Amino acid sequence: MRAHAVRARAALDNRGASLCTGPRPRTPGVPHMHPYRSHTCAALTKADVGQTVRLSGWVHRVRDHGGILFIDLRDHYGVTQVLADPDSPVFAEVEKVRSEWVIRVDGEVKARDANLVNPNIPTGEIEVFIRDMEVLGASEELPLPVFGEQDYPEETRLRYRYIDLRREHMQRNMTLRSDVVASMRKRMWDKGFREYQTPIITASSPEGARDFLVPSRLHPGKFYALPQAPQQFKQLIMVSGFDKYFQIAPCFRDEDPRADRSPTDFYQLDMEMSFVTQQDVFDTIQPVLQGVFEEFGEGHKVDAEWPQISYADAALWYGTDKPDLRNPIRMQDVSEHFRGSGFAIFASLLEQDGNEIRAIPAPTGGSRKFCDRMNKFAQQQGLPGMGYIFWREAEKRTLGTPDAPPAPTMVVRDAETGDLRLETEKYMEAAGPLAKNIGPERTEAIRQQLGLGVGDAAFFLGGKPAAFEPVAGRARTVIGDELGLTEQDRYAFAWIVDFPMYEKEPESGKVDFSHNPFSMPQGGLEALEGDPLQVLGYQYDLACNGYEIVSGAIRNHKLDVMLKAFALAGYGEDEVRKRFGGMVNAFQYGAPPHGGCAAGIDRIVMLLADTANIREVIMFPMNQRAEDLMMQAPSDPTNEQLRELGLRLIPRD
RNA sequence: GCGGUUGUAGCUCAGUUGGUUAGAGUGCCGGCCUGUCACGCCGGAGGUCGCGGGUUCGAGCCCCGUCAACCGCGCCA
Repeated sequence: MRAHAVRARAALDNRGASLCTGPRPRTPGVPHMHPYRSHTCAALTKADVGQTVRLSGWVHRVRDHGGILFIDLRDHYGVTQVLADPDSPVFAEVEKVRSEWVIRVDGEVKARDANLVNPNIPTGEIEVFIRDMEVLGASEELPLPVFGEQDYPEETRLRYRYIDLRREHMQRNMTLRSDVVASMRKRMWDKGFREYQTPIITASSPEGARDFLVPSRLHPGKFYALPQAPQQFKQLIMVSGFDKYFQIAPCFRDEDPRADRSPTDFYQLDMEMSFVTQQDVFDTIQPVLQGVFEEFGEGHKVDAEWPQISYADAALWYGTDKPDLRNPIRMQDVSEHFRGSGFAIFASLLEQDGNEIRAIPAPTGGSRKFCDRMNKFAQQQGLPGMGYIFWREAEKRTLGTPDAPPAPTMVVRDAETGDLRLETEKYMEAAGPLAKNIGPERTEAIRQQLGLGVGDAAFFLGGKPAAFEPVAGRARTVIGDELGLTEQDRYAFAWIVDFPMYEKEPESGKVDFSHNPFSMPQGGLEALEGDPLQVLGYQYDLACNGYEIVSGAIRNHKLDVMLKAFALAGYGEDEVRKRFGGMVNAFQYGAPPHGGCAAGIDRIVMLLADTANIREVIMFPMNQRAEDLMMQAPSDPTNEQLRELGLRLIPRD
């Protein structure tokens, strides 16, 4: 069991006795007994032997031996074995209980014989002999069992989430999440931050995703929006002079889901601070997150060095802006080796401006089988393929032809015996169709640039970097995983910095914000006079093990710079004032320089819980179609509701 | 919206080249069992093989369509 869970349970054990102040029970011979329990199911030890106790919990497992009947009784804190035999006055009733019934038992704590002790549970040295039993909540046949750790269809798990959540690993994930949030709060307070709440029903916010709209009854035809993040509010809190803000904030975005992305809503550790530089934000949040990972990381190595990598370098080296630095592979530009080479596909690609050839070095990947598999992977990902070279050891052949037998041509002195002997001369051979096409000199130059040797391989992708980078990034991940290069049991972080402020939409050619429009452009107003696509922002993400877990920026608090920045993306002053009037107005009345970031709590807990599915760390998540199968949301409104809101539904075909 | 994978008992799964009555484990019901802790043993019930259509003498298996779930793409800076 995870250490934090053990601590949490230990701290909570025995609370049961004072949990409830309900009516006093009438139990003969047991005065002042709590109606439900005197102890939790994790509390009893050898020290309690001889006591009469009362336990309540779920029937975890029944083992019926006819004459003797064992029940593992489970609550949030643990499991206690209770038993009955025909001497028990309630034996007949105990025989009837089934899995997941909630029962209360009274009984006597007995020590187990040494050979009957169960070392797997903390209460394994004792058991409770049942003298009385009450069924508090019977259960029908279960749609999924609680006992055991078998996988079940997620649809069933979500529909019966309250049963699924009883299972040990879900209890563990949820207490982990709660403890992580508590730790974050404490660490932020310790750094002088206070937590402030911001509105949930508010105006549309500028994050870029779709809003959830909430119709207004008092203003028919108008809509509130749920905040995609408290972005504008936290900036206004800075303008209001609070200096340091944080919040465990719900965020609402109408996005399509992914394994690591919850549709509808998710939580962020949102923070903002005044009079700071980008580095100040890093220096503030790193100890908080590093501390959380160290506290809950279960002995995984937690990197203390968080390198700062520019967005451009990240794209070149890793093919993504959320690189997994546990994977040591770094891609490189190898265009020069292919320019005018005998490999016509790449050579002609390079005649077009903006095209590049990049290499993914694959140490220890030097086999035809592996290279072919990776080439196939690239094809599955929609590329024509991935050229490769691999280097192997070959033996000199007497006649210089591949079919000739190896010939011993080298005299070697044995290091131990000092004897002389003949050996076959070995040399390094570059294999693969690419090597043949470009010739030995270029091949060798590539090998040296990539620092590879015998047993290694390199893969090559060509074209427009923006087109192949995503696939290259995925290939890098697969290569790292398959070759065992990616270190496990480690959390590796990287700040990705210097994001471009703008990007060109591929279809329309229109320049638009590539990140948060409220970020401060590097170089200020002056920088905005030039080519927008060259402007970088004080904008940053934190990547951990291939996931984006933090995003933030130094904000643009200067109105003139902001209006210019929006103008470049095609938004006039009127539109800016209309959409973000609250904040724009505020900046006219003394806005401090400020910046901050937001950390994705669900993803952080997901990493700590060692799962790739974000729904494993959310108590009541939506399914892949943004439906709540348990609560049956979304659902049809009543006609009365629609009338009151002044809405009419248009049927979709 | 697009692509991939999957869909067989309440649950987890097997099911050969298309061939007789579709199986196992688990759960459920009944019986036996006084030291189990994944208890054991015997018996029983439980199936629209996701749905629809087609090919065939014959379809869980092949073909077409469709629905659902998950994973990915688009989307999410």
